[in-house]
Amino acid sequence: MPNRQVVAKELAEVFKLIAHPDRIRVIEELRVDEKDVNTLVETLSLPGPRVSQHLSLLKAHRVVEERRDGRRHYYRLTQPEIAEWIIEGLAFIEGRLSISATAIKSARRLWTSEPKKSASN
Amino acid sequence: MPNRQVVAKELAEVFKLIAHPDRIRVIEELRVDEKDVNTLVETLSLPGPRVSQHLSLLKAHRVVEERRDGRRHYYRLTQPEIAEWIIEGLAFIEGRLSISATAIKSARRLWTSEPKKSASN
DNA sequence: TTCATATCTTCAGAGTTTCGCAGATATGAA
DNA sequence: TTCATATCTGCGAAACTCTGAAGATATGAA
Repeated sequence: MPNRQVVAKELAEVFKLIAHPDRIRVIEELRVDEKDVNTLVETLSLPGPRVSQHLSLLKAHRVVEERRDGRRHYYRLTQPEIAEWIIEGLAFIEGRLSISATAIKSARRLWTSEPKKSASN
Repeated sequence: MPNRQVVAKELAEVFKLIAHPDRIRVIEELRVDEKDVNTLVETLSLPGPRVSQHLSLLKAHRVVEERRDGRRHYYRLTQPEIAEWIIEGLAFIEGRLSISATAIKSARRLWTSEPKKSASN
């Protein structure tokens, strides 16, 4: 298979991997530093198994790495720049009917700000 | 639904939209200038209906715009920067087992070079 | 006008993949 | 062992993809 097709296929895998609201929120949560699963579960208000599944998928694709400390599993981004890259994608949803400009602005602000103590995801 | 969830959901839509090898190749083909459907079909070696379906999906999400001239339908990127943004995603597939560094380099070169006469997609 | 051709789109179906949930399982601390 | 944390498995529902056939529309010839 030609190079370009291979690369397009792999790129598509990356997009597919990220193409889930929960996983996007997980990645943005990990933008600044590592977090354990339970923290993510509470911050994102999602069922434990679901967060765990998302994390293991992200781990399988080397988007996140795991570190264990006692009973806690901490996850961090392998390449933190991916969080910024995702945010850049916001440029392509502005001007949609279903979403307000202020919603985007507030999300962008939150996801690009310095670490804050639980600024409600 | 909280803003951030809405934004994450919309962002996920964008990723899902791009998460297909054919559509990535279509977008990269349109990076420099508009093309008609038949040109895309031939350059990408894909069945007509498939290209057409991809294009109508991209159009529905305002990623591309259509212009008709006689029996030909020309498509162009609504926001050409999206092509560059996708290429930036290449940074996150380097170092994969299933793909060689040279394949990525050659794809990156092709997709970021000046217009070339049919440099085989 | 009528017909044929070229270009592109839409439809209908079958096949595949992904998702979300629930219950069971594994691991570590005390 | 017991509790809390985290992961795994299996299933039904929904979404996505692909293909071939049929439908639209524009052009040009007869």
